[in-house]
Amino acid sequence: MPIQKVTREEILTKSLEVFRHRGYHNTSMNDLANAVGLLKGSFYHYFDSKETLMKEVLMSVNIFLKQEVFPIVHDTTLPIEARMETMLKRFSKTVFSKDGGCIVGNTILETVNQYPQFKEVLQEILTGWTNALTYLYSHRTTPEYARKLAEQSIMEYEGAIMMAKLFGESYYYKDCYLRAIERLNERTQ
Amino acid sequence: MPIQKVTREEILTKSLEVFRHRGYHNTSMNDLANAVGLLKGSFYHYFDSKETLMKEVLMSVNIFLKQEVFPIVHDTTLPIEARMETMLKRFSKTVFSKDGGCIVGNTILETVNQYPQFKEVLQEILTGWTNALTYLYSHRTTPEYARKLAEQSIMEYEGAIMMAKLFGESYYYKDCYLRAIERLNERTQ
Amino acid sequence: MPIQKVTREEILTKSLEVFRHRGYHNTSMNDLANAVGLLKGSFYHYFDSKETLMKEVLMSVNIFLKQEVFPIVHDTTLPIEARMETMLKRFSKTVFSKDGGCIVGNTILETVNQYPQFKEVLQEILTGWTNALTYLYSHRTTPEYARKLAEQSIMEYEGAIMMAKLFGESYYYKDCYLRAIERLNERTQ
Amino acid sequence: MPIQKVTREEILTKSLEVFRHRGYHNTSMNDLANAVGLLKGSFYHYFDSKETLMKEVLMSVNIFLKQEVFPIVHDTTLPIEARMETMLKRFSKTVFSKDGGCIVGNTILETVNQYPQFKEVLQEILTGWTNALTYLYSHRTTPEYARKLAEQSIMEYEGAIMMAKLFGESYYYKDCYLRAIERLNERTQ
DNA sequence: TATGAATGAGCGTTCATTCAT
DNA sequence: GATGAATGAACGCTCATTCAT
Repeated sequence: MPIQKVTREEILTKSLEVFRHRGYHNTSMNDLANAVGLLKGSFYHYFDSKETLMKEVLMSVNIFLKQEVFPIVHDTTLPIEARMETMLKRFSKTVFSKDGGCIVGNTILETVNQYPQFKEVLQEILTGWTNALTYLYSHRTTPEYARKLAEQSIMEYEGAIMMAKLFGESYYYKDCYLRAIERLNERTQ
Repeated sequence: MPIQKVTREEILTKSLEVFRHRGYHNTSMNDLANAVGLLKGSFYHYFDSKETLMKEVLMSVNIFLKQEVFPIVHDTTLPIEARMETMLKRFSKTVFSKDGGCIVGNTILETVNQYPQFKEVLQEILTGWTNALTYLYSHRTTPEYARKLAEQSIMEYEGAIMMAKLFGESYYYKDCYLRAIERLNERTQ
Repeated sequence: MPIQKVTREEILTKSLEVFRHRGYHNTSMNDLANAVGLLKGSFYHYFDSKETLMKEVLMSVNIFLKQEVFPIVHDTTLPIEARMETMLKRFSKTVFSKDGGCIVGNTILETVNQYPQFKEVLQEILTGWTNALTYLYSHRTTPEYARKLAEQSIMEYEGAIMMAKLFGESYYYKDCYLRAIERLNERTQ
Repeated sequence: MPIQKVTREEILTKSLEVFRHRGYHNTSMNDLANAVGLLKGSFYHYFDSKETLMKEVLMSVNIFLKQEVFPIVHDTTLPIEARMETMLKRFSKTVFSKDGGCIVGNTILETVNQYPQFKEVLQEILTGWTNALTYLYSHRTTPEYARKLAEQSIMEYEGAIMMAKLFGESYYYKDCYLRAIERLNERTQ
């Protein structure tokens, strides 16, 4: 009976970290294989190509967010602010890494122009995030304005990651986080 | 004098476009050379290495911004709003491309962790931008709050580029642009 | 287990020949790969770099000499002259090639100034050779004079290789060989 | 009127030094051009190729030796020993460099197998040297034995250069030098 | 399933050489 | 004669991928 050293899940989790840290093009299959303790060749028993792997990494992120993160906004046992806080924290844990990388943002910038096959998942992730935030902001304003606020929060977050990475400071996130919560009180102008 | 097919300036300009479109790692010296009509070997008469080239591309962006874009904020013949508008437009023209790429943002995400030699220029660019915006926002609020507004505008912009790239829509920018101008009227809370 | 076209040993042996014939700088990885029936890319499964390969080639020569050649001088079942003869013959077989090349001499002249990483092995080889000869010469003279005789024999040999290569004649070696043996009878002056 | 920055002689002299230090294959046309203060392209006004240049370097060495060094052996105003001393010193100055390189020895080992066009000059040089030494040694022994002594002295010298280079010691030369002189007193055995 | 040898295309870079000016 | 831009082949090396075992 063949030994199985790792599971697909483990590979996806480890690969997510490596891609987040090094980016798509600057990560080699060797880097990924080493990270999970396999040899390059063995990797191809789990995924047929680097592209497929990246796609599945993104898909697993999407599934996780859809199952464990975005539904929080509908948890009526919590006040709106608490739902926002919990969701943002879990989201960050999933897609951001300590060194300032965001798997979603990195991959968009690096690949969307030339690798259309990632675009769909990335769009789904950002749409899911936008919808979740829009739902929360809708409690005190119109759906249209709530959507603008959601987009604004997301864009700020992605920009904050960049600044954090460049200057090695984490206060950019914190400001975003606070503003995202404050915006719950905004109304249409 | 020998026949000269291109100038250093042209190479820098074309390379900026290619890097912006394809990213740093996914751009080969061949891509760059073809873009200017040279063979890749000939490229090395102008630049020692891909790294050097990228660094010079970023430096030329920085110089251009410092000379032609950021000084607008001190142009007292224009009202504050007009200065903001002009500056943002020129800035966009320099660092953004139609397909949604921002040479600064892309390069930060792709390289800052592993290529420290680009970090300094990138920091200078973002610091220059932050200072320019802070100066404008300071007219109607405290310097500290003005700085926060500046950072917020920048972060939103970078996030907007990402969204624009992903969804192929340009309204994200426009929203940012309008909010950046509106913020001129904000006061400390 | 995967198909294996060659072993590390075979690569080392073939590479020794190619380096000896063509020299270090004038041998390309392609030359080496072809010599063992691989593509140059495949070579890198066995050796990290051309430098590493050359170093290992030299190290394997050193090991072979230490294990199979130099110990002959202590073989008390043979008379001194016979030990000298056997050692010189085996030594020649290892480091010289028919076309007049000596891997040790070639590599010293070509690389010692600019590639210090080969120096140590090369020094070890020549020190080993000097010590072996010194031991034999010591039987009938003082250690100091024996050392001089050893150095003289070695220097002549290296010069003989050069002459042999240049004039396509092998009698230069033979003279050296005979003189090296005659010197066993020399005494301090 | 065109300016001439250097003469052919100067190029030959400087190139000799560079080739001696770096070897043939490891010296680029750029290295040579820099050494004489020209740009690569300008070099080709003096020599059509690297090969031609090397050949001319070797030829100029040969001419110099034939005109200024080897004739010393026939200078009857000096005792034999003095002729030997003077000749060896001038010879060393011409073909050896401080860092242990010998243009003749290096070039033989590096090129004779694959660049037959250098072989002839190199053979001429070594034949000239052999003849000069043979002439001196003939004074007290037979021509045949004198020739052997000459060859022995030359081979030792070339080996000494190698040892000197490898161990960074100059006493190897000195020993050779002394033995070459002592041999003037040797007789047929 | 895991291995690791092998592939072949491509990378960034160097180089000897050419030639219009 | 000198320049330096341009060439094109080759270099050492990396990579995603394949596949016999």
